[in-house]
Amino acid sequence: MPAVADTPAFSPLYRQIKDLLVKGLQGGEWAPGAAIPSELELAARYKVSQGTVRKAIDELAAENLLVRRQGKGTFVGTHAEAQTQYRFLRLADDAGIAQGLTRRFIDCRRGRASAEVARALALKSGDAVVQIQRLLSLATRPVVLDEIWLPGALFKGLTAERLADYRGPMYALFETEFGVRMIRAEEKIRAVAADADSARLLDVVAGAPLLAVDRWSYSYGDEVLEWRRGLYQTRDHHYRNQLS
Amino acid sequence: MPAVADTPAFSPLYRQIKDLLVKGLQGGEWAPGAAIPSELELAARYKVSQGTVRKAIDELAAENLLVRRQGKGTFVGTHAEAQTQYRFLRLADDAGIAQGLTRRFIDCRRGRASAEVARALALKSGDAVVQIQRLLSLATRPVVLDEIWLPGALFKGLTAERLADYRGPMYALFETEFGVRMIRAEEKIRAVAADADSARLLDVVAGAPLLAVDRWSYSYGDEVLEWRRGLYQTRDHHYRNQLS
DNA sequence: ACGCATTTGTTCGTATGTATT
DNA sequence: TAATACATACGAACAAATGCG
Repeated sequence: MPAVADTPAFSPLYRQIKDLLVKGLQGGEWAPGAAIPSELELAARYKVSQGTVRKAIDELAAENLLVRRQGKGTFVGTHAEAQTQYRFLRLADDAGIAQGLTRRFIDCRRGRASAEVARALALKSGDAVVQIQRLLSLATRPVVLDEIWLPGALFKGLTAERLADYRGPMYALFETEFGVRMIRAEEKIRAVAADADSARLLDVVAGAPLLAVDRWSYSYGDEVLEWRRGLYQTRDHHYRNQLS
Repeated sequence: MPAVADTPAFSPLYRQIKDLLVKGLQGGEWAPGAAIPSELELAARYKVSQGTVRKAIDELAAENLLVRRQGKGTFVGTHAEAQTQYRFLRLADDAGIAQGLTRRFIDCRRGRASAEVARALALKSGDAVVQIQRLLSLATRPVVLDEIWLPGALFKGLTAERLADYRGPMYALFETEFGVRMIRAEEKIRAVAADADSARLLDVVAGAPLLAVDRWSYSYGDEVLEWRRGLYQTRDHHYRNQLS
């Protein structure tokens, strides 16, 4: 009559393998963009069949943590490659795909977390944080004004100059220079009226409606490593989303 | 030396099975919520192995066209069940999950497609359309004002009374009464200022910023069957999204 | 309450196809 | 051409969940 209580911790083999692979990624055993061992090697290492490894990798590939390439191998997901650059950015041009994205860093300073920022980043009030302001433009037109907060402890040496000098997405800089890998994000979107400063930078009139996109970015193990608030000008651009 | 030109139309067995299953769904062989034949039955019918059927169903389940239930069978996706109701609605309360969704139909009329509506629904200007206006409220507070256009030819007999009488999501009504199944949707979101009428209905001041959410809903085979524009009041609610 | 049949879920093994280098 | 890696396909067995008698 005691029964098995609840057996809270059962998981099939392939999921245990998946967890081991995530640990390998998290521990830095394989770098972003690098190949992980072949399915047969992993099967040998973990003493399971190739099919079980395959199922674990399938799930990781579906979550974009890994990318499979037939004939070549399986690679660690990254924000640095052309196909996957800006994969978190859902802004699209109303007309076509005519891009031409440019960035301008307005500010980058170190400070202490306010209560609000601390809550968002799972820190304590007063903990060190980095605050970045930047403007994204598409084809000469300013479209996104971002305010970004990062935990200071993980981003030692991040400066405005470093940001400005780097060619490529900010998330790629985070990967290569700070070992911080963003693998998923949650966004909350609302409509707000532009204040005077934002309006000036985004080239709209004060009070104009803007999207306010709050984003929490996570690394392995549901760890929040970034909070940002983006103000999107949607006069001739929009935020796109797929539902299913 | 002629070579195979390009072999534009090769697809693996499991994908051919997948296509056959979609044809069955599209042809109404299995109704929303009903069980499809077991994997072994399907394997026998199509003369392939169970594993091949399984892979086809896996993909369809990932797209929410089918739902697997261990020990019970595989079922056709629907908007009618508690778990999957309002699965296209991404609005969330800022605080918790405290829902309590109520609907009020403001208008439902038949008319002719304007050029804009015709383009959105892949119709010709002047084709018959149904236009619906409705208001969604969460816990007594109005939150979404929807304007919905449907192709008139497919929704004969849809009236304001029919809409008001039906208990359950509108997409469920479409499934059971009109044989129209929405399986995916695309949304384009921007920020706009509330006009006088919208402001009154949503209980905000005129000019208040609102989300304008344009949605195109598709049935099997990428067929557009609905266009709607929702105005979302985001004072104490937000549009949530997951990125990966 | 128990056992049985059904159905999906997991795991293994093997063989062959296709893409890459 | 050959070797390697992922992709497809088949077969088999057992586990777990469900529903029925």
